[in-house]
Amino acid sequence: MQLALASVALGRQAVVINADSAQVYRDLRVLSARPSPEDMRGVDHRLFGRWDGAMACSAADWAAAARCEIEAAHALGKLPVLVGGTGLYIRTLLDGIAPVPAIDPAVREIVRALPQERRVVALRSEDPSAAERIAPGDSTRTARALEVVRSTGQTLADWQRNISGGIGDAVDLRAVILLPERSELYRRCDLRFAAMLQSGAVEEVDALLARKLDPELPVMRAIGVRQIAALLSGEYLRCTVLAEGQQATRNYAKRQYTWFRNQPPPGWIRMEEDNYDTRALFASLLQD
RNA sequence: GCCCGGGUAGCUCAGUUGGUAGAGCACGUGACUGAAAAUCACGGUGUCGGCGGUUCGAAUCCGUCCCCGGGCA
Repeated sequence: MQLALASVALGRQAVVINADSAQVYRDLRVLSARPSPEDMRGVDHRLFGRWDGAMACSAADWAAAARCEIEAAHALGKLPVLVGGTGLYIRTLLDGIAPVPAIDPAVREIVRALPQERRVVALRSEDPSAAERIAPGDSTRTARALEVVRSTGQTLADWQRNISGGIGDAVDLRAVILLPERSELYRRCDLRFAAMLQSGAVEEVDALLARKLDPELPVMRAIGVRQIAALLSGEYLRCTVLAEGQQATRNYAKRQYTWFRNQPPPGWIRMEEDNYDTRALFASLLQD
């Protein structure tokens, strides 16, 4: 956590707030690469391992919690430092999100149990404009549009006309996006997954599986969980787990890259050099 | 040395009766509004092992050489 260190060095006490959708889960200390106590160096870290894996932490859930942590930090005169790679979380915090009420669990269960082709057919009659807009293969968005219209009686587009809750206008935000050189990024992905396998990821997944949670839960879909589960059941060799886990990490890194290169506002600094000075970077970020 | 099987995209492999190639994955680019470490969309991938030959035309047929498996000596 070089970032927190740098801000402390500037003389103002910081609170590091996690903005990563996997580090949020208690069950994934190793596999989510959660910072260790040594990494934290006594600096406050919030929203790391806050959710039990049995719960799904939605973007809005996280944003609400992050809002609280930011307010608390401000109340104490501390500097909140958001760190993490989940673009949707950060967007939800800053820009807000459509105030769709909680989905009726029965509706959700039915929609998610439907095969994708059936969902598409249903959506075409229940929310034709969404069916038009969403790629027929996009199961997540098809299911979301369908559950919203069924559970609330209004279409997702109707709800999305009224986005609310963002704090972007109320805070003085300084953002920097790290875009490392691709082959170096992939090399580090490979090293990272190999290191996880060496340092407790297998035991972690073993413990997670013992909980017998719903396999659809986000915690069960973190990179490496499926592969290590296959190792534990004897279906995979260790070398297969390594290769697939590394591949999945690289694929994920590429998706993040695309998001952060294109989605955030043009004003956010994009750091493409690999050898930057963290202190200098923070110092320039925090200048008035 | 002989007998089989095989050499086609970065990888694993399809390729009908000869008409100069296509899937998955990888890779690249992009999308992304309550599961986002998720879910998708689009796109090149190429001396078809080499060299000859037959043919209007060869990944495909013939010869030869090379390489990789397996078997027999």
